[in-house]
Amino acid sequence: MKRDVFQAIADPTRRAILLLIATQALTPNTLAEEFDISRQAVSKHIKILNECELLEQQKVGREIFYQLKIDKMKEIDQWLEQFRQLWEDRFNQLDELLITIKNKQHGK
Amino acid sequence: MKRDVFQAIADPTRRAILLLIATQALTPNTLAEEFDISRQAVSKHIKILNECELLEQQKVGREIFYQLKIDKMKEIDQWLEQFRQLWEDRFNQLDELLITIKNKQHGK
DNA sequence: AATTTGCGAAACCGATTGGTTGCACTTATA
DNA sequence: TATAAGTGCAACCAATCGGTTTCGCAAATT
Repeated sequence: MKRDVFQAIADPTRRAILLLIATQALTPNTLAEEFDISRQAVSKHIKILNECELLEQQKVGREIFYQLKIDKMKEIDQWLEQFRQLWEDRFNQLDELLITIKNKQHGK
Repeated sequence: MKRDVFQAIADPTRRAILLLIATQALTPNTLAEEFDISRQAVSKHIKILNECELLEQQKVGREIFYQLKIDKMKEIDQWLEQFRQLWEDRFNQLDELLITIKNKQHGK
């Protein structure tokens, strides 16, 4: 099945998983303890994240440690880039407005 | 129905709509011309985007112009912020490595 | 006044989602 | 060697998704 990273982060459980494995590698069992769903349900989420190339895995004995592979997350950032100019522009406009109204310096 | 911005951007058609209305206000009919789906299908997407507070609307006669309200998009950016440090760290590590290996400047 | 246009809402539909349970396979442990 | 532990996969299920068609209503046009 063809999925993309936007679909991957659409589910709140998957977003939570991504946060948990961002800085440490965890096994499905360990992850499942963090949620109110079965170990198999977590495995299905892992499978989806894996298909989106968001995971690195390392097998140690019968355990499999999953960790976030950060690269694909940049795709979200790149997509946002198209809009970032908009809110920065708006911020700059506000900034100029403030400068115009009060013509003295302030902390920010 | 309770939806969030991550669900809003999960669908490719909705992402395309968001881009189209980022810099100009458009009507559902105009938007529908851009896609191979019915005007009503576009309206359903608009409804979802509206529930996520991603839209501003202005009624002109019998037409309704929709435009992107940028604020909620920042939520995605804020969520990404949690991970941004990770790939910046990795970039910095790579940067230092390059500096260590070759101690002269190069074009990139 | 009658008709056309633009829109949202509702009913319907097949496909997908996110969960479950059960099972099979591999690896450790008794 | 038998048993337990860790995992992935498949079958199943109710709910949701993304599309359609039909309809009703308000605003413009004839």
